[in-house]
Amino acid sequence: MPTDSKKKTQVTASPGRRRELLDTAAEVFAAQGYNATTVRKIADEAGMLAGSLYYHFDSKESMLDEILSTFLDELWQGYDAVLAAGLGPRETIEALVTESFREIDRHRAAVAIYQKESRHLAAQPRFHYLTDSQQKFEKAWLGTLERGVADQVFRDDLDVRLTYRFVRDTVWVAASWYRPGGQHSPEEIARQYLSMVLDGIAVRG
Amino acid sequence: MPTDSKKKTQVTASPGRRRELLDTAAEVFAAQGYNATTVRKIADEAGMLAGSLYYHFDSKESMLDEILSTFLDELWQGYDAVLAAGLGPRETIEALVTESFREIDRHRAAVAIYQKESRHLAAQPRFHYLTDSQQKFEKAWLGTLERGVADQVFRDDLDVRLTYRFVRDTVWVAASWYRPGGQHSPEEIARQYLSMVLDGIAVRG
Amino acid sequence: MPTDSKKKTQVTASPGRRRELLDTAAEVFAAQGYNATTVRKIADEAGMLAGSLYYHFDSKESMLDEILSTFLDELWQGYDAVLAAGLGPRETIEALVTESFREIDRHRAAVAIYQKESRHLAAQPRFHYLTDSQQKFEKAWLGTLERGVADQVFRDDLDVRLTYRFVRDTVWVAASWYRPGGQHSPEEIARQYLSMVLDGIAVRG
Amino acid sequence: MPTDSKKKTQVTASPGRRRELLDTAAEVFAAQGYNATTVRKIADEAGMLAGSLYYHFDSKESMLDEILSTFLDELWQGYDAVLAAGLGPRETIEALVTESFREIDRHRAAVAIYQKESRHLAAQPRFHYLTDSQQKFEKAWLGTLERGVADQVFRDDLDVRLTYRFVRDTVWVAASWYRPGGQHSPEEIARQYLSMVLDGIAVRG
DNA sequence: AATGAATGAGCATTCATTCAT
DNA sequence: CATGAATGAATGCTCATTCAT
Repeated sequence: MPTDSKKKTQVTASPGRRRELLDTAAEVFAAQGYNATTVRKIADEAGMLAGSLYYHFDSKESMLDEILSTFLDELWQGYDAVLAAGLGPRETIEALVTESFREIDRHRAAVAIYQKESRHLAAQPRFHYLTDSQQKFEKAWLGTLERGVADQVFRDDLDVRLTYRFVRDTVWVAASWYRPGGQHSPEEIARQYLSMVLDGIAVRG
Repeated sequence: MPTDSKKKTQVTASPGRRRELLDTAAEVFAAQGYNATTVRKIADEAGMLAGSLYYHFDSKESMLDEILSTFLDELWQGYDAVLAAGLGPRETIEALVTESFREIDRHRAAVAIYQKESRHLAAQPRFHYLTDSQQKFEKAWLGTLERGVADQVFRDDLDVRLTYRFVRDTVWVAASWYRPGGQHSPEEIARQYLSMVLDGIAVRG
Repeated sequence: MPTDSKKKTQVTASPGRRRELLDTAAEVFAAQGYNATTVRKIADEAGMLAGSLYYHFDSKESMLDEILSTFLDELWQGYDAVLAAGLGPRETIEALVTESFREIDRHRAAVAIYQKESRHLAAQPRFHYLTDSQQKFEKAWLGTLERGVADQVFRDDLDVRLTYRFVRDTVWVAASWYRPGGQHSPEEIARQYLSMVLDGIAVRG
Repeated sequence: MPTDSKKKTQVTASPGRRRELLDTAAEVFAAQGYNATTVRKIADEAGMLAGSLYYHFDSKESMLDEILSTFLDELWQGYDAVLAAGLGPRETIEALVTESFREIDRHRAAVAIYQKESRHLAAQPRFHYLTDSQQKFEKAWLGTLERGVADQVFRDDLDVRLTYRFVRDTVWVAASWYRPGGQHSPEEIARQYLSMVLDGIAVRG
């Protein structure tokens, strides 16, 4: 997961300020992309000079690291609870989707960053935990879908990997347009998404 | 759409080489992101020196411009044909989805770039055509869905904008994992996607 | 006149260092020409790295801008004082010439740059103030000469525009060979120049 | 003077075309400055591609070299004739000034380039002939002025070096505003200049 | 905690020049 | 004679990072 900070200064800094700065950074990273974001821009937004950020963080990369790993930690707390609950395949999918939209609600910026950057970040050793998470993720979803097909809860005439990608993308891409505090609550959005994914948009004959 | 290059050299230069270089550039842009891609990297990939690219193109940005606008031109050729065919709402959606997967097949890199970069590019005047295209796109899809709801072909208990985003994202995100020449043809993938979107993944009671 | 820098850093940065760097830059610009001067050369001369200059200035061009506009500001302070003094035409010319040589003494580099670069710089919107200054300048000198002709203080058998160019060039070209601290003071040079311009170099019959 | 071309191709090329190209180059050099002039700009103006110029010339520098040396050759032909004529100091000055304005009329671009660039070019070995010419020039003018002072034709209360610079600058700077085919012929301009320089612009008491 | 000033590596771009055709 | 395509060195500039204060 995140490489533990080595500098003493990092340990001394107030955790509140730290969170604030990370939230600011996440917002800018999400809006402009990680590479296109300058450390100066983050500092501007935080009302300080670029160099001052280095009192709080080792590097720009370590900010990104902390943003992503914090998000993934929380995500997996939620997912693990769902997976441990012993629900049926359909109920598990419903719970995972709902949980996902809640995460999007709470960590919109982090999710957006994850979507945009995780693929190329995963190449760096520091971010291998993204790959690990990805695999755990695939196992959870794909496994549930397969269990559903076996239980005759989900259709067996579809390529299950395709279905997996379909559902996965369907959920996470929402982070790119979702705005917290909008007219739909995460739960409401989850319900509609689930309805579409499970029953389709066509009127039943 | 694309601002036509003014320099004669750009127009005169062999169109074959030009295409080749743009394909190379698109591949790298798609893999690493536009900002993270150095002009040197593109040149390396093309077997020339960085400066030599400027014999063919004005700037890194104009390569991006040409990649995106070429793609959108082709996309709209296909879309316009579908929309002009006078099909019913369901058949129109089917045709649009199929056409989209064909475009992903032919312009995978361009589509991936479009997904990742269009939002922040659209802010620049040079890329306003992205916004225009976006709006035309929304009108085509949203209009068809609304027609379908009116015709009782599509469910009326769903938020139609949500449905629009759902279908739109579902299709285009595929560019991020699709590899041409894989085991599924674009038409086969389109069929499965349509089946999921229209009828859902749940077994019918 | 000069477009005020927008970045706070530029305003905050110690004015002393700023002046120092501008003087260095002016010296190099004057010696090698603006275009032929690399930002690295200026930095070398200032004992820093090229990139470090950008902490203090937006661009090479903005250094030039500040050098020229500072010079013109001071020049016009002097000129305006002379023009407001209500002197006769001959005395006005004498005062303007003297003031000019004082400016050359104080801003030799800036004057030399102005001479060499103003013509093509004036084409750029940023440097339109050069044209404005030029016009004010012409009005001041040409007006004084015409007044002198009307008052029968200056000869009326000469093309007054030619006379204007003659006097103007005569004065300012001196910046190309003048070295502050040489054997003649600015006032002494002014006196000799005036004597030549007013009475000619030929012995009177 | 000019370093003789070493390439055979240069010898083969038609002298007419060569002259044409040099005139074009001179015009652009004069307008934009040597350094700011790209070889492409010259080629554009001449209706060819940048690379094609290298069939005619070794380098951009050798074009400049040929422009300047051709001009100086012609100038010295005229000057040497004047100096050999055995005229009195005043008549010599008159003849030199007239000859100079004729050169400005014929080689305006070359003169303008000379004015702007000679100082820093003279540092390069290839352009040492500029320094040589400068010294010959100074000897001719300064010598004539000194002779005139001795003969009591020119005033003896002026610093003669200052006078020299005054007269020299006065004449050559005219190249910066002179346009051939204007309302004054070179001879007319020479007459007015001489009148000012010799008798001053003030009305005699 | 934060600033001011600087570093140094890297980047997009320009441009004189070369050369096979 | 001229073109098309490329080279390679240099240029203005950006930016993450450092560090004394």
